[in-house]
Amino acid sequence: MSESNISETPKVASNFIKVIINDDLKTNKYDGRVHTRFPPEPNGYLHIGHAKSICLNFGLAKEYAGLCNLRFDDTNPTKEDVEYVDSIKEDVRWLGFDWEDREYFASDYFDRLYELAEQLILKGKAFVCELTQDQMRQYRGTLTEPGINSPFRDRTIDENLELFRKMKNGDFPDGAMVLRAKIDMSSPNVNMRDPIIYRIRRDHHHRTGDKWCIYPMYDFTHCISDSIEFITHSLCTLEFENNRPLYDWFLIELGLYRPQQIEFARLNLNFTVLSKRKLLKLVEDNFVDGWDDPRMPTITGLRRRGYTPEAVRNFAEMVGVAKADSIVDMGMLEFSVRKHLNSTANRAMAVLNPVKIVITNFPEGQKEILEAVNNPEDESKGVRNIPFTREIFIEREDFMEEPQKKFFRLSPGREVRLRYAYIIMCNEVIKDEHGNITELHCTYDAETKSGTSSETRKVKATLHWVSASECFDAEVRLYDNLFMKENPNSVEDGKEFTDNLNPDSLKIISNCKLEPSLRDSNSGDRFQFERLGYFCVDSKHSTLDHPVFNRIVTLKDTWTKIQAKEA
RNA sequence: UGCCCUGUAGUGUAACCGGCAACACGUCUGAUUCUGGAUCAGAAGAGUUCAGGUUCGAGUCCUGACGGGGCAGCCA
Repeated sequence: MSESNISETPKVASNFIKVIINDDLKTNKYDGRVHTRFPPEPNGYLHIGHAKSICLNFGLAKEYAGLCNLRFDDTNPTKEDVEYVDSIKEDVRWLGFDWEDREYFASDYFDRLYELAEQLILKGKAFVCELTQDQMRQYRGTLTEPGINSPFRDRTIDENLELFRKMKNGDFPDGAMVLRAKIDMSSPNVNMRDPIIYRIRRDHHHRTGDKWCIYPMYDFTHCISDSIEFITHSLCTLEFENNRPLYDWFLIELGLYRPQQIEFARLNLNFTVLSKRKLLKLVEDNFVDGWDDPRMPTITGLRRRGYTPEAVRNFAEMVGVAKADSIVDMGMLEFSVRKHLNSTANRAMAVLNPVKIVITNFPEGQKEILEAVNNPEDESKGVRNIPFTREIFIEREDFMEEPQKKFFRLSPGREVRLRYAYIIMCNEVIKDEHGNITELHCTYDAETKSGTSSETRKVKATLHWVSASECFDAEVRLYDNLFMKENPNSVEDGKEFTDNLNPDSLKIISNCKLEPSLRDSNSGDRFQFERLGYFCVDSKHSTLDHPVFNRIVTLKDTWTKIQAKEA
């Protein structure tokens, strides 16, 4: 094998869609174009599953030097709203994608769609049907039995045309009749049993207002919209596989340019739900604080939680694209944020559950300024000052009066280092009348200041801390999985998914002690609180007087793992 | 008892026209470390759902089972 032309080795396609595109490029199927689209229905907020689709569609376009449109699939006025189109645009933009001037709405095509429907009638391929919903269901047959033809199937073209025009003009009440494609009532694919193309529905549309009282169905609209936009690869999720023959049928019958529909498996994540209906329920029944609740798997929730677009994009890359349904471990998403934040987030010290330490040999009223590195992974982030005083706070969990094995933090008679400061030794445990620890009395070794070359002593642990007199209070919100079960949808009879909600998914801790430099932080700023995790200034509730930090994700924690194992 | 899709370590994906299964997460060692973080080195873990067949050779091709998912909205 020749090794001389490594640089010319073609990039191996890493998913089945790229294989298809590579092949199409080779055969020049679309003149070398790659043009995708992201087609959300504006009836809900986008979630991490949509992010996968967005990254796929925009990512493919970018990789192949093509284009990706943003198109709102707004053919059902009863469920859609501008609130959602605005949020969708914001979310896609936040993820880092740009559709430039290619912002489309299926409703922009209503005139054209109507015209094409008439064309189908003229071709004898569509008819107006007056069966009631119940009747139509009966006529449709079942999954195992063929359907039977509607008695209205053989109307004349003129009659169909006239009725359809009347439908459009509002001559009939809602639901009185529909326009149907004339395909095959005995098709094993139920989608092909004379599917509905237009229904009468007097509803105010968020864009077209009251111009229409008939609205086209998804199957008719989607393929034609793709065709109008000259899309090459129309990516959608698996549940549309059975609709593909219909997608093709309309375009073939109408003689239109034909994109190809390719289906891939939607994203599933454990410990959460990813269905619009269920997310809507969580919001409407106030199980959460809204669409942007930091526990929600929505893009806006992840954003408020403190996730970065880079992390989400990287995650989408990690999980890949395939046709088999699967459930991705939440741990992968968390890995992805940690990885990004490790290199970008400045470090700071915060004590969530404080216990006071008095350094008995440090002069009262004295304040020493110490220097701390902002990000050990990135020297350019510089340093900051930290005040050191006689009284400080450390984390209550970092002290154990009777240390269990493998615990090598502070305990009586033991030494630990204070991050960026000195080594201290615990001499005395002060308790109240109930036996609760109120203070620890320690002494520090002035020779062990961080960064001094004289310091050679090794201690087993380094603790984070803040000066008791110089720190300030803040509220910290700790988040855990929204659901207790890996699969929240598995419920016993009579229960529903909300019964699997994790009662401890949010813990609000008041009066946490933060180092003074954190005072300058702004909404959305992210930090690593050393030894604790990554945190973000809450964009909704944080104020100067009442700072609120969200925990984005914990640090990888081998200690709790050890503890769990010992137990 | 219809049709469509799908089945590769614990999880998610890869393996070009058949050539002795790779990557990531996770797990476990060890090194290192002023974050029990990060980093570095290494390990374990699948013989590709099963049974046949074709072939010198099959995760890749064929046949048949079995498992999982989807489809009977005037939703998308």
